[in-house]
Amino acid sequence: MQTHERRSKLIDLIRIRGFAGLEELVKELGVSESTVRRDLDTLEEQGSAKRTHGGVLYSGGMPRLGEFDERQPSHWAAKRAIAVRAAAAIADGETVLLDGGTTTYEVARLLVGRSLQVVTNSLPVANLFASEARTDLVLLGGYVSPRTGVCLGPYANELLGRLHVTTTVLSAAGITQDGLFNAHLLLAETEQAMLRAAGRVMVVADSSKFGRKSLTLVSSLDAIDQLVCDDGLAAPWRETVMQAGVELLIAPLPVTDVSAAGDPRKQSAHLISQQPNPLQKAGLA
Amino acid sequence: MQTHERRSKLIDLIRIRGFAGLEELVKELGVSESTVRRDLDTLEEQGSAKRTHGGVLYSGGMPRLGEFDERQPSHWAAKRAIAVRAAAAIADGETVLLDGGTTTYEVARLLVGRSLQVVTNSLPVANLFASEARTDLVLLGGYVSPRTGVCLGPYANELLGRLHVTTTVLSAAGITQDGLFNAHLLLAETEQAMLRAAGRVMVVADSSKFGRKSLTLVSSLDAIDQLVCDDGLAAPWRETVMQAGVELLIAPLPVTDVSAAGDPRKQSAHLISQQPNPLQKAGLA
DNA sequence: CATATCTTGGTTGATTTCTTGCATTTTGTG
DNA sequence: CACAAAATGCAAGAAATCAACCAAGATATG
Repeated sequence: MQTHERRSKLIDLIRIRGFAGLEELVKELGVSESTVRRDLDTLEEQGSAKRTHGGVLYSGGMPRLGEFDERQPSHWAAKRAIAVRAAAAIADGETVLLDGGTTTYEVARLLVGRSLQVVTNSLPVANLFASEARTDLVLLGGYVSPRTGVCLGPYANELLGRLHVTTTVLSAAGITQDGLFNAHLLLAETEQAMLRAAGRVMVVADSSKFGRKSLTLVSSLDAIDQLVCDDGLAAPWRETVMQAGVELLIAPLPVTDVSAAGDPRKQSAHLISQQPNPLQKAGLA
Repeated sequence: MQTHERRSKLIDLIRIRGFAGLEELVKELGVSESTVRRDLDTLEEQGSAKRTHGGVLYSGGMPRLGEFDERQPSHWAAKRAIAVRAAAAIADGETVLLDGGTTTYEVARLLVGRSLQVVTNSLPVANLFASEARTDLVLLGGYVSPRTGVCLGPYANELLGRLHVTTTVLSAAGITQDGLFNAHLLLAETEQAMLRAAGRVMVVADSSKFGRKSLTLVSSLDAIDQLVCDDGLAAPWRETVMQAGVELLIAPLPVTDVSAAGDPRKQSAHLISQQPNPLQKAGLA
């Protein structure tokens, strides 16, 4: 058995299993442990595999989008709380249109395993449902933005023009009393098409988004049916959105991860109090 | 932070990353190592995750699609060799249309980082290029097939009708002198649209595919410009495809059991797995 | 308020795994 | 055939990980 053949076999084993233990590989390849280790080093240098303590991982197929890597823990907690509340407002059997963005991604994660029809322009969201047999998945096509992984452009918009969904879950870069704002010109057009395709429009946005404007106006507030936000939203804003005829859904913030990072001993449960996590069963069964 | 909430977060982290190290989880959850270990024990008992030395693996519906899981490793060797040859035949700056399938996926892996425009209907392929700034990516939309992760249906076909690419890389379930065969009816229509969109049609198929028929005929042989295959392809087939006006590109298999078989001095090689290359038999069958 | 139960966090010793160095074998080359 | 280079296997010291134990705090119950 030659070196190249062995390495070829090795990467095949790793690829098929996704993960393989060292002893396992030694046995199947019939060579010494040292040789396997050295081979794994080589493969890791090539980027084909990634070593861990006790084994190897196949490194291929998992996308690393910049937007999802470094998210603030505090915002992440809010996003997650919002996602729980939003997922609760979606019933089984619905046809849901999911926008791109980190918050909608959190919503999508909670919807995995539910009996739904999902339409999305987001590649990360699509990946969540791709292997799920219980969820029908329709992906909008078009040019894929490298940073966010969403499909944009006239093709996506055109396809949206021919679809109708019961609920659209939309994200936003900023919200003022003028309406929703977004940072991407092409995405704004796509989101407008999403609005037109929807029977119910649900916007998910944490409280830090309020009062912020961004590049383009996507829509006015009265086009929105429901707005899901964390409980950090100031009272005047609550007034504003409710006067625009928007149903406001407030998600209780469980605990701030910031305090936990700064003082890990002090995260006692009295701050949490009662947070019964209303959707535990519905979302993550 | 409640126990259940923490465990929920934990399984979410593991599910999304596929693998997570212990230290990593300790840091992100803000709890002690012992607690994480105990949680992982619990999750392992539930079957949600599988522990390894130094971390955890998610054991469930990953972005791991059924088609990519259990295939003969020997075929993968051929696929990779074919992919190398096919990728070499694609020049920088081209617009490449990539079909779904395991072989085209291998081609796609080798194209990552190249300066290209890529069009595809395959979710796994799209994931490879999604975070690549150097490659423009256009994704075809439509209904996503759960088993294979490719976009199908009239929307994909319609979008294809308006695109033109320099090269289409097509896969096949079977090849006879009648032409290319595929196992999915809807996919066949999509692939026919791909053929029409292409300036150059390149088919990637290992030698085991020859002589096999499948559900539907996709196209005749003369619609193909180039065919990339491993060197296990029998001579009669080479004649057939070349007479159809197809340029035949043969990828040499890196595996050479011939040298070992001719060497009488090999001492312990019989203990190691020495299997005759199945592909060469398949080509004759 | 007192008690019992559960959860959490830290520590210790044992186990597993990793790296490094060296001798031997195999491969490639003139 | 001889020589150089690379690959392979083995072993010992170093590093990391694991499992079990115990104390402190939180929660529930009467």
